[in-house]
Amino acid sequence: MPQSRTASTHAHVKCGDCPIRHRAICARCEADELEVLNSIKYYRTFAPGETIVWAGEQFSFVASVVSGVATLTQTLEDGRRQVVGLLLPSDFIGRPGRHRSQFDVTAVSEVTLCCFRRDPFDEMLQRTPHIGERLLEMTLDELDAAREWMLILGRKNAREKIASLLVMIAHRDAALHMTRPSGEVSFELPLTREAMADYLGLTLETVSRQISAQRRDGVIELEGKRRVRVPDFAALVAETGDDSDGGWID
Amino acid sequence: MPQSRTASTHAHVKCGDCPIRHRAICARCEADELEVLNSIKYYRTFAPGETIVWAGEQFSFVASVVSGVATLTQTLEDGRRQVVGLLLPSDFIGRPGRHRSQFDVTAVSEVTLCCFRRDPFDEMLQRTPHIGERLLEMTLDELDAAREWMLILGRKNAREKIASLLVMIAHRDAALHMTRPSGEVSFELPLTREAMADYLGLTLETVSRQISAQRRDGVIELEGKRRVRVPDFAALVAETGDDSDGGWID
DNA sequence: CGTAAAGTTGATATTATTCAACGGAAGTGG
DNA sequence: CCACTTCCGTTGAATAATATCAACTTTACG
Repeated sequence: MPQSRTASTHAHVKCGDCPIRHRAICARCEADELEVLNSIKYYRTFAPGETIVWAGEQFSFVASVVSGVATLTQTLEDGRRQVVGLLLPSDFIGRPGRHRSQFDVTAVSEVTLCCFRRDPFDEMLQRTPHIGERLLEMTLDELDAAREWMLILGRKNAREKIASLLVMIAHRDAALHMTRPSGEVSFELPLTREAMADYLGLTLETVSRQISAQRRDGVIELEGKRRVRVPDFAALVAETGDDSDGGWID
Repeated sequence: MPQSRTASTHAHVKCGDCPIRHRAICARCEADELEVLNSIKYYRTFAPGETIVWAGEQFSFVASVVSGVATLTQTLEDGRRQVVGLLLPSDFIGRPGRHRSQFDVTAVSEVTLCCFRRDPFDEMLQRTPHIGERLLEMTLDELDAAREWMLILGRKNAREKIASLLVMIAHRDAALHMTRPSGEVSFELPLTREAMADYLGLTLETVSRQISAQRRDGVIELEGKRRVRVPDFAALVAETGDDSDGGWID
């Protein structure tokens, strides 16, 4: 049972030492508030491919992603699938007041969550304005990101979509280390071709072809199948079709 | 100056009599809180086509849409445009903490806004938990709607996109009258073919063709160019490609 | 009544999808 | 250790969907 083994490696992490401390729901909390959170949190780990929350089903917790990657997906009756959100470390799962998700939440890699049972969390939310404020801020950021993505889905061609996805992942990766990407950059690509296709509204074949094309053109290099090296980040950004840097302001 | 004339017809509306009272940012406010809002609010009206907020520019107010329709749009450097949000009566414009919008906000029809200068509003937000709670709830709803739209943009074909748009507008229209659409339904289509195209990630020609097709197939009827009659709402919903009713839960 | 804006329809071009074959890496069981 | 299978990814050829270009119609409005 690798889940519980991994969970235990995280179980003793104090909130003060938490890797996502400065970006997660608890980012604005004071020492005493962290103390309370620390006492009610628990870790859970999910294996790659495992479903964390089923669309429409009740779930009794909310959580922050500590490590790993998960997707929020929606499926049409005939099986067409759209990834509507990537959950990376520090992202939040669940919404106060609603006990069921509209979307499936699925672990892509091994995912560790910092969970809170719903009732204690809702209570904490009432008593701790810092959490509500941060949740509002994160939700507004996610809304901006979703709208950014609507432009990508609605108006960009396949090549621009791929470049946009890579730029977004590079940004998120850099943000965790409190930097911004520039010059030569390299990062882990945490998604399969199929998951990328489902995020970009393409087929996996088109994704594969466009990645090959960007590689042929020297915009990116692949180290193995999953690590991407970008010799010149500005050149990648130029491929997105956006002006400036794609609107990432954080 | 038709703006100011229209504005004055609204200027004396007490919050208690406001048509969007039960859905807007103030939905949860008590009588005394409404009294304060009432004293600091002011109305502003914009003509069709007028820009309410420019992307990237500072703006000094937040507002609720009282009547009319506005769009949130994003534009690529070569002019491709994507509508990333429809602002219908009761929707909120602006976000606390950020003084500039990432998106253009444009009046589609004549639009009347109930405005608050930023500073008094932010202060009110601090002091009145009901407003912050409602804002969080509305933002979470908008996030769900944006994600719903990502599925439409990424995975639906032109015919399904048109049906989805019509279903959404019918839902929003019904919600204002506190009902749900069913059986025979009719509503105003507040968008030009071009605006619909920009919302759905299509060209205006494709929108026109698909509307004609749905008309030929008896799914919809047009009364004039802008009023849509749907003889059987369930039949329209069946055209969206979703199961059930397209995920609208409100 | 005349003009501009919005909408429709047709012919053709382009892009991404679909269908299909194949290659390599990782894991499994004999 | 090797055959076998599965998963993931790549590439090619044919096809389908939507975009593009263009002409024309209808509606709204001064």
